[in-house]
Amino acid sequence: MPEPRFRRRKEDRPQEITEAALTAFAEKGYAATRVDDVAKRAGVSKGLLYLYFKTKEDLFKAVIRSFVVPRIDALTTIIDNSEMSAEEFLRGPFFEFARTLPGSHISILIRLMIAEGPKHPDLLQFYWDNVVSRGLGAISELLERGVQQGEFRRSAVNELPHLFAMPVLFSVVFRSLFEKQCPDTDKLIGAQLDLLIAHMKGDVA
Amino acid sequence: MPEPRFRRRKEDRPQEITEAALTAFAEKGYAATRVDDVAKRAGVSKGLLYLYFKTKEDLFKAVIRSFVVPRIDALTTIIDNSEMSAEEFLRGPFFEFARTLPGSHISILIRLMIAEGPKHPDLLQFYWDNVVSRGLGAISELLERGVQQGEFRRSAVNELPHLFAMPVLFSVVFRSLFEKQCPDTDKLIGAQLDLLIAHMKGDVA
Amino acid sequence: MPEPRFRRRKEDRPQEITEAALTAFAEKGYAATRVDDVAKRAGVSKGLLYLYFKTKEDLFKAVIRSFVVPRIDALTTIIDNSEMSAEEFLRGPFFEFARTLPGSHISILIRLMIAEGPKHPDLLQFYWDNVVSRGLGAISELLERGVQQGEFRRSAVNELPHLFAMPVLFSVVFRSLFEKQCPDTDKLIGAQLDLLIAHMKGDVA
Amino acid sequence: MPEPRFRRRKEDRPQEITEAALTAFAEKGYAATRVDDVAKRAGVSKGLLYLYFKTKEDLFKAVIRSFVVPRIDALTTIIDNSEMSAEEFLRGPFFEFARTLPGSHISILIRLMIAEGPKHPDLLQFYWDNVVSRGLGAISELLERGVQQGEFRRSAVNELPHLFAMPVLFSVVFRSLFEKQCPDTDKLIGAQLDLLIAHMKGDVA
DNA sequence: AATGAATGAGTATTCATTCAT
DNA sequence: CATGAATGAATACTCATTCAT
Repeated sequence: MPEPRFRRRKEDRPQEITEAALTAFAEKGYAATRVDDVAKRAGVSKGLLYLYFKTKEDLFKAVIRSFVVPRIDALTTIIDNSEMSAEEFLRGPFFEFARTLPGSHISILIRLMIAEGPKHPDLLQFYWDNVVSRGLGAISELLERGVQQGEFRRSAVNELPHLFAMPVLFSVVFRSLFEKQCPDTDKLIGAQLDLLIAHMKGDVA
Repeated sequence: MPEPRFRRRKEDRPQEITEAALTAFAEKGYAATRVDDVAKRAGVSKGLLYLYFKTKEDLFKAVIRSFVVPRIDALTTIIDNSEMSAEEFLRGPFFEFARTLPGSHISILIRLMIAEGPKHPDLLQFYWDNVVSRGLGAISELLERGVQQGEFRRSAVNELPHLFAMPVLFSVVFRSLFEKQCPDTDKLIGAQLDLLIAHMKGDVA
Repeated sequence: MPEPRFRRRKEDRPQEITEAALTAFAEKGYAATRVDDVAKRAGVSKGLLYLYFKTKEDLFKAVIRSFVVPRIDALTTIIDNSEMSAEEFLRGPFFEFARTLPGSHISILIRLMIAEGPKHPDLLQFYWDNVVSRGLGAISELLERGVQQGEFRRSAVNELPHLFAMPVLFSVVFRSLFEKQCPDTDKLIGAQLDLLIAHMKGDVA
Repeated sequence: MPEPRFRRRKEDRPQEITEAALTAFAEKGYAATRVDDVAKRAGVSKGLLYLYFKTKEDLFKAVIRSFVVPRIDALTTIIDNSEMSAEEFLRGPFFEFARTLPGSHISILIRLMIAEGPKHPDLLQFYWDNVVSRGLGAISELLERGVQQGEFRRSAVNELPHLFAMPVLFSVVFRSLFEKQCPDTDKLIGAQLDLLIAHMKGDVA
């Protein structure tokens, strides 16, 4: 009996398609990715793809939405729910997050955001609201908690959570461009964390 | 028939074209820039443009080559020739360089490199050899000099000149994406420098 | 499980669909009308529509068939059954028919026939046989009756019932294209009738 | 020596293309005509066609503009410049014009206008201003001249030049739809002219 | 009978690149 | 050298039609 030409799987389709798109975008970049190709990878006709995503741009946005946001969610959830000290969190889950990000699929999405962002202002806004702003906010909150609990002293760093995000972005970009010549990004991220934590604790760094 | 008042010099043509291209790429990005448009901006016919640059990709590479490298040259030249202490250099010319970069045209080129780089491995190699590697090397050298002269202590940071480059890349990317919500990048760069210098000097940060 | 309050009758379906199609075609024209849209207007699934009409073209033909023919029927029935004199008929029911046609839905169908006709020769044949030929025949017959009864004289006009149809077609087309600049079509149709009747009666027009 | 792949004929291209388009539109109608096909007929690449006409719609408009307007010009020029009496003009040049139109290419354009007009309001306006309004105006003027010179009496017909245009439009439409069953359109047009002229002259028609 | 998810052929339009002049 | 007319491959998107459910 031959494979049925049709499978009715309304529920699964969107995710099947965004997954295929993620891979395709990751390999070729946005502009060079053919809608045809995404459909083929998803094992779906082009027409069906357009049933779920009005345009290629739409598809791109959906990819960003569905793969990046959950990562941030995971991080903020831990901050909110755990009993860890700030340092424990930074050296534990945060370091783990920062360390693994540059090698993951998400890393490629971040490069895509940098590349394509300026052409999609609404996506940029979405990304700011749901990813960047929340991520920075979570760090700020964490530092504040550290200060409240006498773990950290207050300093200019409290206003600059970006200092914690910096090595992550740097590693993402660096590894995606100069894979070969890239330093051990773990070391880089670790070094920055050491610097910052020593500073916050008032130690000689 | 009157002699044309200005006759364009053959020798200037390539630069006129790369300048036009820089502006165009900066405005629209690589893919969305039309060769036609670059030619028009340069006041040159499309055919002539193709006489100097075999392909659009070629033109892109030429743009990167001619505008980014000189900036790095300027910086390394100062390091090599000046009598400043390491800290003076970092707080002086380096800070100035880092502070102005994110708002300049070069900033856009860096974003373009991030976006288009992976499609042009040879360009990436060129960029590594002539910009990144030399930039990081210059910082390493500077730190080493600081150590030699008793200004700095030796630490893990000596092996990670990236820590000095990080805030620059971060600011470039951040400002080009989130102009509105962007923090004062001067402050960010300054804070990182403070952290690093305090650490190198062994101060309580 | 409650019985649905209204259960659509199978027998009514085709007409409900052609009615929806008429409206849709009238609004958008044949090519721009989506089968999807017709189905939605008819409150029916696309699949069911295709159960009744094999193709979109089929649907179009059905629309023409079901809405135009009855109009002609109505007219010929009056001719055949009434006791009116020819002039009474022309100035009465015929004028009424001619006057109201250009503003009705049928008018749009006629425009569609003009537009799409050449692509559907069989439809054209059907239209000729059932509408045009019968309409012209009815007029011829009427004129003949007028001659037989001494009401009209015989002239070249007897062979050209088209002269009576002309202002109707003209008004239909004119109003559908130049609604704004259109003359009072009643006056136009009336004037042509006056001309023709005066001629047939041998009056000075 | 092989045919050169390029011919530089900037001046001739637009007309070569509109001519090809006229034929194609005439054969297939607007929607069914492929831009590809027009280009092929014109012996030109698709790209070049788009150099001269921004869109398919643009091309269509150009076709209407370039082939219909001159015909009207020819007619009005005769009215304005000739010394003929009104009747001479009507039975001479006007009849000739009306007689030949339904078999000409223009006839097909008129059908296209009827079919596509409502989708292109600006084209419709152009057509009204440059063709219909001027054509009707010319007839009105002619009738008025006839009245002034004692050739015609004044009547309701003076206000309805449409009565003269009617048989032309009717013949155009009729012949393009029912070529086979079409009456001798010359006879039809002649009969209407006879009716109208007799009426204007006050004769028993 | 009824649904609507799934198909895929079909087409307008763009743009880097070439080459006759 | 210089031009810009000419090329044609490449691609997002549509929609009539089908068919598993």
